[in-house]
Amino acid sequence: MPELPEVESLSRELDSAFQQNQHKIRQIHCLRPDLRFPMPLGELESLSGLSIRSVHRRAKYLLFQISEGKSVQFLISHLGMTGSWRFGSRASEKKHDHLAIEFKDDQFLIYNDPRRFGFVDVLKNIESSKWFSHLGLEPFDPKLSAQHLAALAQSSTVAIKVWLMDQKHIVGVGNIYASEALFRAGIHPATPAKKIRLKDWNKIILGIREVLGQAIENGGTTLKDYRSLTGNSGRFQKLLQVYDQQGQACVRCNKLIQSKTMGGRSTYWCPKCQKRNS
DNA sequence: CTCCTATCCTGCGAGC
DNA sequence: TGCTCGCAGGATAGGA
Repeated sequence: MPELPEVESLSRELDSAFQQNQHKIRQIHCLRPDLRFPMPLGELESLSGLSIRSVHRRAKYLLFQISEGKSVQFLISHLGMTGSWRFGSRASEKKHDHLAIEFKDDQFLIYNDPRRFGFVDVLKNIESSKWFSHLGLEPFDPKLSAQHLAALAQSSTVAIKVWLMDQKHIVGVGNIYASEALFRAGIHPATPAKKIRLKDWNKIILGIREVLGQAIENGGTTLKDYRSLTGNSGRFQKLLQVYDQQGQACVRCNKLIQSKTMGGRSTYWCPKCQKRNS
C-alpha cells in the first residue's frame, strides 16, 4: 500500500488531529501482537498516561512523538503493504485490527493490517536505531544531488528501477513511483545504475520529486487497500501514466506501454519515451 | 562486497 | 457456483 506519498498524507492528517486535540493515552490495547515482528508489549504498556504531541514521517515510517517533561520517545509504525490507521469508538471493530490506542477522551486510534507485513516499535533515539540507521536521504532533502546518487551507484549493475526502490539509496520510492518517476525522467527502467550519467540523475531526481509531490497533493494512490485516516481513497491512481497501464497508449507518444518483472516486481515503461542512452 | 530468489501473510480477480 | 492460481503498495535473510 504505502509509499512516501501515502505515509506523508496519513502523517499530516494524524498530526493535524493531535494539534487540535492533545490526546493523552489511557491505555494501549495489543489486540493481535503477531505483526511482522511481535509488538513490544511492555514498552507499549509503559506509554499509558503520556501524550502524543505530534506525528511526522521518515522514509515510509510514521513517527508518533510522545513526550512528558524532558523525556521524548517515539512510537513508530511501518505499514508494510496493507497497514492502515483510523479513529474509532471501540478497541476492536474489524477483522485484522491489531493495536488500539485508547485516549482519555474515549477515542481509539486503531491499526489494522490484513497481511501483517507492518510493525510497530517504541524508540528513544530514531536515527541510530536499527530501523533507521541504514536509510538513505529523503527525496526532498536539499542535500540530495546527482553527484550524491552517482557516487552511491558507481559500481552497481542493478537496473535503475530496482536500485531506486532500495531504501539505503533514497527513501520513500516504492514500486508504483519508481516506474512513474523514470517515465517522467525519460529513462529506461532496465538501465544499469552505474551507467546513468549526471544529467540523467538530475532528471531522475526531478522526476521523483515531481511525481511524489503530485501524489501528495492528490492524497496518495489507492490501488486496493490504501485509505486515509478518515477512510477516503487517494486520487493519484487516476493520474498514473505507466503503472498498471500495460497495453495502453502512452500519454505522450501513443506507443503501447510495456511491462516486465524486474527484481521480482512488475515494472512499466514506454518503449519510445524511455531510452537506455539519452 | 553485490545480486537474486524465496519468503513472510491475506484477499481478490481471472480463468476454468 | 466454486475451485485454483497468480499477484498485490515492502523489506529481509540466505545462497550464489
